[in-house]
Amino acid sequence: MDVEAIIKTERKLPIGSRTIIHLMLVNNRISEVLVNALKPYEVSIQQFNVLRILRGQKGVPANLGTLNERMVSKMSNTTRLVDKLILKGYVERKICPSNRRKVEISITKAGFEALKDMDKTVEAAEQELMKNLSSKELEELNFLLDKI
Amino acid sequence: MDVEAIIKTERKLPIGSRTIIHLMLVNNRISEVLVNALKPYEVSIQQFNVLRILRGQKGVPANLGTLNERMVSKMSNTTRLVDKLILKGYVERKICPSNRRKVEISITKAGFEALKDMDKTVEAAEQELMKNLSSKELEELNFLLDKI
DNA sequence: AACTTACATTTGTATATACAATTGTTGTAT
DNA sequence: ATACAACAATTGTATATACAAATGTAAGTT
Repeated sequence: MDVEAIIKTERKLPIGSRTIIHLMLVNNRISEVLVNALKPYEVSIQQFNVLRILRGQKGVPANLGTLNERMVSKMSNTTRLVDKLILKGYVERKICPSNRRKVEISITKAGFEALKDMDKTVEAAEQELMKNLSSKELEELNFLLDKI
Repeated sequence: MDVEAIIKTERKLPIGSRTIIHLMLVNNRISEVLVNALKPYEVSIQQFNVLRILRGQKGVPANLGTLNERMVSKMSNTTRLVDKLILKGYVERKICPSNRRKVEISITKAGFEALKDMDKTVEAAEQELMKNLSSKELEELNFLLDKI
């Protein structure tokens, strides 16, 4: 990825700024690929993320606080994100009997089945994205990202 | 940045998926820091980007196509983004005399002055973000990002 | 018990963005 | 000159997101 060519600038960028722009460009590419992979299922990356969190709960329902805590990109409106998943029949929500302030959100059978399909597509997309990096390079990349 | 701790998962992630999540988390942090740095000026990262592109034109006005081409994150509605900058008095737009389909967008004196202030704040934010990376590590990071 | 504070979620509102359709202009072919 | 395609930007509409205010519930204090 030739950063300067992509943003069409002639001047040489300072290495720090260049890195930040580079990270943004990479992120754009990742989003694009993942959004595309999920398009057939009509869920966003965030919705997919929530479905996976719910599956990870292994039957134990989650409340909104838990979802927010575990989401890769926290957002200010998980209620409405869950609304969308309910409309699709992928999750259900009921009021927590022991504390009526809370809700209990859980993945449905349909959500579970759909998620299995999504997983395959997403995994393929991820491998495509990372195909040029050896596992040693991946380790190194994670090591460097830890410093930001 | 301990990815597993942040997204609160016990299971060990495959290195490819972990890297993608790591990149997303880093990007969230970068956005947060930059949005915050720009908050006093009431411009978004994208708007800031457009102002810098216009300054880079050194007086030559840009049309929407040029802006789109050079923006780090391309978007589908640069017209309205420019509208916002016009409202703030930072840019002006007129119809291109030689081709009335095009517009000529240029940065105003006020935009130029505001941008000078923003630059300082943003540069400080960038340095803060990258402070734990040596220039050798920055080079290495850019090298690895090129493979995605 | 009445009052206050904290909590968990939802709702309202403003703004942002994606995508498609539309408008107005230019270039080209007949 | 007329018709048609291509171009550049704008507008309409639906959806997404951020942030603040509001709702309803629980816990703590006097």
